[in-house]
Amino acid sequence: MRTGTKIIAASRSKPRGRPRSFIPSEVLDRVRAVFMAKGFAAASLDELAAAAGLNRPSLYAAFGDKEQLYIAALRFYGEKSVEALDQILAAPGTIEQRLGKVYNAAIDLYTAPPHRPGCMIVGTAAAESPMHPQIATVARGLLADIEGSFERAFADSRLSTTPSPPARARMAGAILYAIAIRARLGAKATELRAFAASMVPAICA
Amino acid sequence: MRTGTKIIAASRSKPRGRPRSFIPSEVLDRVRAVFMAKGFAAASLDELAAAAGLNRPSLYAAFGDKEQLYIAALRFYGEKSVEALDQILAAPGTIEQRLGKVYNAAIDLYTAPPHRPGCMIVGTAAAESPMHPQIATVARGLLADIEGSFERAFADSRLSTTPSPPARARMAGAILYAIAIRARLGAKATELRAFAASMVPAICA
DNA sequence: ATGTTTTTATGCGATGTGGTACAAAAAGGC
DNA sequence: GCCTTTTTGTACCACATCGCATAAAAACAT
Repeated sequence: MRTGTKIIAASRSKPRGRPRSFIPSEVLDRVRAVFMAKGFAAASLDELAAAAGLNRPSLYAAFGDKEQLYIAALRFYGEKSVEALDQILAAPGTIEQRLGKVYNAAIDLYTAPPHRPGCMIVGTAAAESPMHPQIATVARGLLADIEGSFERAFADSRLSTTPSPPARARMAGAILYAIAIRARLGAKATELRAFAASMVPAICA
Repeated sequence: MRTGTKIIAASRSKPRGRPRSFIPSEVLDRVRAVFMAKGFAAASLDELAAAAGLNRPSLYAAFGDKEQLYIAALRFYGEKSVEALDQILAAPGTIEQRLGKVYNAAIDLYTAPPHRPGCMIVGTAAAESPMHPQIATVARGLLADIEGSFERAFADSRLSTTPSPPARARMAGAILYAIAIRARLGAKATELRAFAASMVPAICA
């Protein structure tokens, strides 16, 4: 590959050709909404392009085929989610309060109208994992990040070390995933809030 | 409807026409395997018919369209699972022992080669729920049955009533769903067993 | 044996899909 | 002002998919 010396091009101020008519992060966000509503296989490139506000060849040129596009959207979604999680867990307050805030924020996100999307990882990436190992790998990484975030919060708390911080983290994650599943199955926000509220003391006991 | 007096036909000894060349429950089981491996949308009627050992029109005549076929397979799977759950929970032993057996049985099922299917409800039905309300309804019902089974077991145990049996049941369910998700994402059985073993005492504390 | 009823099997057709070729357009470099 | 570079938009193609129409087959009733 002699011609392909691209020098990453991300830091270039003027990209030389016709400028893009879209913001990649915005496209990923709109595409994510379609993927979350319909799933990976049922989302057609036509719908995805229409939702993104551009046409198929542009989508293809920017992100590659459907699987790569899905992975880009999943990564974008997951990284934003982990950031938000870290931020809430780093805020002041007891671990119980912060955990409650995490769940309430997740419930708000998962039950936002007009759809009941739940979480992209648990709700759609898991379904595609057996047929798309790359998706599985990204999803596993994101769950690990989520549980790592929980684990740090528990390690920094004054809770007893039995259960251990990793065990508590896996438990907190499991409750989060359960909320996501119930939300996707149509559970109401109030029901989910009651569920979360009843789980927080058990996790922190 | 005057002509349609069919009298359920299930109890008729000789069904009058050409006999079926398949056993419905067996077809549902093979079809379930395809749905669990590929998901609802990605599973084609050709693949489903081939796996079932019959051709598309027969499938169609026996079960209706793809969504109804999926729902029939999901019901069949779910009812068998709930039965197995009830049976393990009704066996002798401490609640901790029985809960551990439930999780180990689930892990065996979820990680059975050659695929890593996880659970049909959590792994595929949840994904289809926003686009297929009937699937969501069936899935919700099955989760309610699962948690009802757990709740009875906790109510009959000698555990303290804080957390309440329903709260413990929801927690036990959440751990089960988390196992299913991790299995679908490719977690190894040993890892899942360690996870389950660390959660049982917390649920029964 | 003939007719009736139900299932099986072949095959068709309309539609939707993912992915791409190709020319026009919009920017910078000289 | 002209050339190069990159993106856009239209149009297209090969292929898979779902669902059904139709005829053959396999059982029972008489």
